[in-house]
Amino acid sequence: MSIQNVLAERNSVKCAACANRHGGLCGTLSDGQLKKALARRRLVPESLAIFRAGDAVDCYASVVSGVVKLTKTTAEGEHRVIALMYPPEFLGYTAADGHSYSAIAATKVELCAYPRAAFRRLLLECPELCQRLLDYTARELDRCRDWALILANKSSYERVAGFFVLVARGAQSSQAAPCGKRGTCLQLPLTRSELANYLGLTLETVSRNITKLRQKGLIELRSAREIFVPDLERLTLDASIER
Amino acid sequence: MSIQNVLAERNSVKCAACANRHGGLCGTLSDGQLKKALARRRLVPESLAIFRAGDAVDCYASVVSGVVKLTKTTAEGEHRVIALMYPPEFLGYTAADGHSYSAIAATKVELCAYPRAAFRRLLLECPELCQRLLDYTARELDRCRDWALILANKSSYERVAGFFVLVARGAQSSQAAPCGKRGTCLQLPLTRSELANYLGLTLETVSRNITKLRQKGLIELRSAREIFVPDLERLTLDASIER
DNA sequence: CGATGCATTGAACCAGCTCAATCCTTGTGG
DNA sequence: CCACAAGGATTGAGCTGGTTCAATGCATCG
Repeated sequence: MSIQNVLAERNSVKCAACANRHGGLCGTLSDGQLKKALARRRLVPESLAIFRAGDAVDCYASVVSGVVKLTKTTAEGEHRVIALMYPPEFLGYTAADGHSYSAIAATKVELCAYPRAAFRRLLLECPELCQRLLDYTARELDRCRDWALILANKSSYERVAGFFVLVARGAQSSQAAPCGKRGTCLQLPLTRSELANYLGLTLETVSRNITKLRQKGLIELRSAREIFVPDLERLTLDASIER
Repeated sequence: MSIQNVLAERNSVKCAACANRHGGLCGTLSDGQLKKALARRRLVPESLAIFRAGDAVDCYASVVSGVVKLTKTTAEGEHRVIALMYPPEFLGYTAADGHSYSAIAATKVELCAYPRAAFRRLLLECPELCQRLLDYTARELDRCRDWALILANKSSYERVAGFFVLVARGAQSSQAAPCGKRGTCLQLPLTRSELANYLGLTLETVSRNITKLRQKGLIELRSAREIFVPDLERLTLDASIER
């Protein structure tokens, strides 16, 4: 299970050319250490599972390109999106033996996967790596708390606007071309219904708020999944203050 | 600012007798390493700030006893509770130079504080410590995601019930005496209004749901802030929480 | 072309919010 | 010791934002 059923490229990793080598987690590693990590580049097609809740943790992975969604299945059997992971996030780290959530490729995804045992050994050998991963996780925790705040207090309109702002920021840092000098073009990695469930809303409410944003001129729809933001500043303002 | 204005006990720490020495973060450290951490025991009276958002990060701390609430101030100037920290949680770790939230003693709190520089140095020297802190943070992240799920999808009734379950679990792991063999006694570390804002509800809704839980016989009020749970299992079921 | 899946729009309903009155509990001063 | 103030907690009544249910629109694909 997990990543096995996926087109795995077993060619030696071209770390030097990797976008993550500088900004990402492995930036701290020497070439020798990098070799010990036994990293393998993998391509995962859209909507395929990278791992599933309950799976044994057999490897961790960096997101090199694309977007990964993390999901949980509730007691009632519904799938809930709990987070989106953009490059150069690190995926699946946990001390436990089993994953507590599933990771699904929301788009075509490029990963850099490390076998669990080797990676944990390396973690102990290379304190800089460990501290960097710790800092990553701490920042992720921070973002998760911000998200919880939004879910607890913001109106549906603010949540939708806020989501677009987050995606725009994620897009800016990962995408090379921001689609135009004045304005950003977003590729939505989720359907309306997934989006709704991530935002803790219904599909209909999301749709209504999208049209509201469009009527206000804050966004334009190129297609259902492609959104142009003329003025991110103005959108950000609407996301937190309105009403 | 920060912990300065607090009754600081500068006596050498009695680590051997410390409850956290075994379960907590410092469990991995040898006596020699422990000395290098420059740990200082501190007592913080209820409702005093341990640090505030924006403060320079000058030290980290383990919670030895009591409960700490983490709060953020929104754009509109409202205080929002974002998390509760029970022993043996670790407080304030971040790679950044400034705290992004405030930490307030929700009860009388006993801390074990480590100066920032010394601790970060120790983190690099002692990989086991670093990995343990990483595992702590990863688990905290996990809990935060669960919380976000609850905020996104659960009804007010389930949130209140769910909160009591979480407190009960926190109490069970930290308190020595669970108040009776059949049932748990909770000390609520928050007022109704703080509780409401943590749960993303209003004070009134919280109150109504508490009476509803009482009428159903799932909880009993010893006083407004002291709650007896006769059957945690049944309460957990009503909260529709897994495990 | 119809079929299938996603998205938008409309109308009625309800959980949780707002506003407001009342009820503790605790502490303070006469 | 009682009175009374003050802050927290409970309860009630109406309002509203978001959900639910249902119909329609709009692509893509065999």
